Amino acid sequence: MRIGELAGVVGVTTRAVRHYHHLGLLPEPERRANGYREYGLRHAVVLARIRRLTELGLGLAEVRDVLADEAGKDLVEVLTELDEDLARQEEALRERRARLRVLLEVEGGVPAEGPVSPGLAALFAGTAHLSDSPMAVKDREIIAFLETAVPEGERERLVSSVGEALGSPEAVARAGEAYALLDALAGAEPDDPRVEDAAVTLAGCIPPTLFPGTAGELDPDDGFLHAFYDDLAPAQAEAVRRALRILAEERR
Amino acid sequence: MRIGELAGVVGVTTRAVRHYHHLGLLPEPERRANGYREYGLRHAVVLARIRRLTELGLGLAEVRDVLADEAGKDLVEVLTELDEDLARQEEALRERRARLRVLLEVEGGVPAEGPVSPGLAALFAGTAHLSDSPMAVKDREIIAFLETAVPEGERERLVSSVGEALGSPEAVARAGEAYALLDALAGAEPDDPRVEDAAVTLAGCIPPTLFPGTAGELDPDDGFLHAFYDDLAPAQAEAVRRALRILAEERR
DNA sequence: CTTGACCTTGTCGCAGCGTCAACGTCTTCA
DNA sequence: TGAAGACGTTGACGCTGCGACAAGGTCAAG
Repeated sequence: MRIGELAGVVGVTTRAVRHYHHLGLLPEPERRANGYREYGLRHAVVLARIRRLTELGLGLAEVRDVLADEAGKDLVEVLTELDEDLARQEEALRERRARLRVLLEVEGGVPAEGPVSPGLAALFAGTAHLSDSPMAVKDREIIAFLETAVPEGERERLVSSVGEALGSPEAVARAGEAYALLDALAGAEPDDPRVEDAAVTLAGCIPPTLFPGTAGELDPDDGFLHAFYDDLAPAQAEAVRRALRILAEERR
Repeated sequence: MRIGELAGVVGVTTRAVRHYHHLGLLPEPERRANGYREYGLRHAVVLARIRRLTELGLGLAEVRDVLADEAGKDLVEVLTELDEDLARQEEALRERRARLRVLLEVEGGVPAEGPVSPGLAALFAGTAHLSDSPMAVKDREIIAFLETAVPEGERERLVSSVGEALGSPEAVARAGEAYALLDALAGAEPDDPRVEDAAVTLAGCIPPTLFPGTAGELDPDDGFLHAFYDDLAPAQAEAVRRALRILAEERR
């Protein structure tokens, strides 16, 4: 048999056969005078075993180990391990599929912020009519970001806090007001008189559960906080700072 | 923010961030005087979106497409496609796990021929006591090979045919006799008088269903058949040839 | 002044082959 | 007899999503 015949009869490609030679899985056969490989039954038998093993999901390195150990005993070990591995993969797949399905089933489709948890997606759907406000859009982006950024265990709390701020029509109305006031500060100076009003309104929108510690004590060296303020216009940043200070006062 | 902070807050590695820059997923930020990248909130937001998308199982190329299309509409398409893809993967995983479990549960463990179908494994377990016979071992190898080699639809028929040959204690006894006769021919000449006996006994072991066509008309140019005969001692090969001829005669 | 924790660019490595490239060999058909 | 077409040969790059080096530069603290 030449390589194409061998490959054909076992159902793999010639490239794969040569690859197995290269890795030492399949012994190199004799060569004909013209350099062609001349295969025998032995090779077909081994190649078929390789194929069966790889179809089960073994890596080629594991296949080599199995083929090397004449004993069939080691194979059981490898397969048991493999089964555990596959179980993990299956679990991971199932989780992803579950998240996907939830995403696709949420009414309103997938929000523009990209895929977020179903809880957030529902809340965002409630503020869809505010998409004319740059601040509202930015806020949704930041919330979506926070959900990714906070440690796993905090997510539930975060979502429920956001639910307090955006969960009811009244809350959304209040938030819309705050967004509008902040939008209006886009080109203003930090000492603009409207800053105070915006800060108070904003403070009224932020649920106390959002910051479990004292909001006034947020680490002033935190690079992310800097980036956050830098991203806002100066007067807007000032309003946010003052709002947080108001919250810290209230908490005492 | 510097790169380490950004990566830390979003929960990826700095290496990944640079990789995303390289692929154009994440815009390169301004540089400080010392060459360090200086990130803002925008980058954190985008990076978090990238992470959410990759966690769902999207490839980076798809992530790029999604980020490029501002519309959230395309995302739904991509996700739907992805879901179908994941469904296929899950199916494949389930199948493999099922095969694995069957293999591990078959009594006698996994046969030395490597993983075969449960049907064959059971049959092989019945001939385990013949492992002293080189011919019996070889036969099992070849049968295992054939199961891999024949097209999908033929497997069932193959296994049931083998079941006729090795499925009952009486059948196994007859097969053992044929193996012994063939083993005895290992060093003999093709005109050895024992060849005839071996051929007749062997012919009695091969169920007529094994070759659905006429066995005598097997393609004589078939490279695999050559390899098969070449693998046997000359007298053994002669016995097999005669056995097949006997079967072809009977069939008329 | 040194240490240690950051940052920079660049390259190789991983799994399992697919896919050229550039060439030799063998058969077959006009 | 010559050319086409279907085989074979070795070798090298490509793909995915980064991890893990190398070989440095930068900066704050002890």
